[in-house]
Amino acid sequence: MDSDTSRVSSRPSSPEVDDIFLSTLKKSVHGFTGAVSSTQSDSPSDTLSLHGLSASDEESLSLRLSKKDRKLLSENEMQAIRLKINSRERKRMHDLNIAMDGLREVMPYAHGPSVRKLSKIATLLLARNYILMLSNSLEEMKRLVSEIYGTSGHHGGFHPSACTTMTHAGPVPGHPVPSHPAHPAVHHPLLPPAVSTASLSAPSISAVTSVRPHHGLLKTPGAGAGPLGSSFQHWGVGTGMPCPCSMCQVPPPHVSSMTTVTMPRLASDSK
DNA sequence: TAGGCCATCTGGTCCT
DNA sequence: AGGACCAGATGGCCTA
Repeated sequence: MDSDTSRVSSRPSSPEVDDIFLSTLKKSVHGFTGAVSSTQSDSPSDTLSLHGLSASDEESLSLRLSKKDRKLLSENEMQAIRLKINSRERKRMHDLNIAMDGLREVMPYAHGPSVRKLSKIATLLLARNYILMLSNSLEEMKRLVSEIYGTSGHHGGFHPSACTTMTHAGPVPGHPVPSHPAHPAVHHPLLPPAVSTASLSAPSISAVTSVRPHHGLLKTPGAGAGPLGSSFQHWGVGTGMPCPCSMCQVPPPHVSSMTTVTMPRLASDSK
């Protein structure tokens, strides 16, 4: 999908659970401390490594219930539980990454042979602005339709091609668009919409500007016309497509209110 | 080499 | 009690 494929493939996000288990077991048994977090060294696996036992030996030994081995059994149980929890957590994070990939797939800017994979934070921020942009476009389209056909009740003749300049046609009622007559060809597409900027938390803004500050959120060959490279151009330039950039978008009231609300737990929402 | 990004482990908290 | 979710810690990989 992108130039980052090698990086991704070289470090699979979700190795087989069995492999993880076996590797962990090997590490425990042989005392291997390669790419393991330091906290793992506190796990019971080190206890096993101290005994210098193989996995099978450990299992068979733990079945013989001497007083000393009873403690060992509990440690094994603890380790088994820990591995189970770790596996669940890996799966959860894997599912999260799958969802993130799905989000990247439907995002603009994220496609192309030389486009670097969007980071997670970039994906979320870009998705947010993209949603705001689409909401604005929808509102604007509704407004234009009502202006053109609203009074006559004639809706049959409407077609999107008549609205190719719609995005820049004018402000959403009640939401004046900041004027930018020069309309620079390159600017930051991930900055929050101007109106909602004030309502954004500082970390959100700093996150946007701090992500890959040198090469931008996307990396394209020859990029460098601006802080984010020449790949960041108004989406609509020469295509008639709406521009998702911050300078062109103003969130509708019901959307901008989202910017001040932290994402609640889904479980809580569903109740 | 520093900084960014990521995967993983881990312990805590909340929910069912 | 078990699972889901979260955040901190840690170490590896990659790029400028």
